[in-house]
Amino acid sequence: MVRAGLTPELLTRAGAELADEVGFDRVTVSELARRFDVKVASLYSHLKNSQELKTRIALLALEELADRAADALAGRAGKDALTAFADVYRDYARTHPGRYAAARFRLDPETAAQSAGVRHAQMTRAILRGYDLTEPDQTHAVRLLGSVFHGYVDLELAGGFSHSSPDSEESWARILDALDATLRNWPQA
Amino acid sequence: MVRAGLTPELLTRAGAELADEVGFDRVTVSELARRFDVKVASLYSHLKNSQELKTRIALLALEELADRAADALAGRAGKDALTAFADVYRDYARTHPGRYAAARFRLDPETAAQSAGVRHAQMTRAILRGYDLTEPDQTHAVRLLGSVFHGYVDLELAGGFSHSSPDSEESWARILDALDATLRNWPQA
DNA sequence: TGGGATTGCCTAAAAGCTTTAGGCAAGTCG
DNA sequence: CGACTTGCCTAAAGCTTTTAGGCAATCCCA
Repeated sequence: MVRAGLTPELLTRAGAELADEVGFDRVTVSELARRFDVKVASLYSHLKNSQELKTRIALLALEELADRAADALAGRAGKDALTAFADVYRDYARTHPGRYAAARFRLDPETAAQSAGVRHAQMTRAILRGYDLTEPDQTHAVRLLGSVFHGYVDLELAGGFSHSSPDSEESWARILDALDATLRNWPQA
Repeated sequence: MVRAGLTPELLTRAGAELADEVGFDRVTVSELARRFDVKVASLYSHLKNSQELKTRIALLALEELADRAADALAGRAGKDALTAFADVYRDYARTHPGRYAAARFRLDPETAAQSAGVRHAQMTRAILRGYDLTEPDQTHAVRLLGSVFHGYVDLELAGGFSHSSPDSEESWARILDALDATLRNWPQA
């Protein structure tokens, strides 16, 4: 019998593709085995359990997203950086819905601390350098940006804004305008 | 044998409680049967399938949330209304995490159109009456508010802001301040 | 190059969830 | 009181996860 040459990395990548095709919550060890034309139990030599598979996909997605965000941020500042960064999230979620859902998978604290999630937070803070905010307002602003990006993308992905005018594209642009204005004129406590 | 007196409503309520205890994604027809000390198959006389159970719990949560929001909004306007409304979401999510997750369950379009989700949108628009926004900016603002509330609550529930200062309470207050300011000074296109 | 050790995928099996089919008895109503 | 309806039951199939143990392919070293 020919060996399939499975590795955790290969399985993770295939799992990510599967997630984009059928949704992250339908990613299953069984389905993955089917795709590699291999018996289910075989995968358990490479993965501790299905939780590990999901965690690995989540980490992959966080890395990819952080890489793209870092690219987008290079050489930009102020509103330009804000927009570029936000667009990376939105585009990634639209082109890779399963991976995006994976990136929102609840990781245990230690894993999260090792993940690219940390880079995301650092980049968000970097964007705020273009605005005149000091602690603790900077942290509040980081949380606001995280909430808006995540919230908007999630609602859009859930179909919340489809088939209604004005279209989502326009709202997104105007919301970024509003955020930029908010950051420039952050209210005193 | 004594009949358990099951009804879809009773099962839905029990399912909602179960969701708050163990998480919405762990709500299962089997577990529910166990709680009523009844065989699993029996529940299928009252529920079409497990999807219907989840949908019903989602609708229940949306109703409860809309009722509370309506209460909170009564007699308030402007920032007062904004804060009260936002706090309802956040408090509901914290006291009923399973139900809140259920409220975010993806409903098919027809079901969604019948749901209390419509009231949520109407109430968000009502809040904006206290601000000077005309279409299409009003719609953009509705989407911004929805994104922030949902996004913040979700991140907070995921533990994103715990064990870090400043505490979440303070960020929430300052973010609502910022949103209020943003709505009062909505940037021109 | 041959043989031992390792590794990779296999079969088998248990346990849990979902869903359907068909049956009997409890409650209801004329 | 008997017939009808309804509610919960047993049975069973199909899917997923996970563990245990086995054989064969590959690797590596003498």
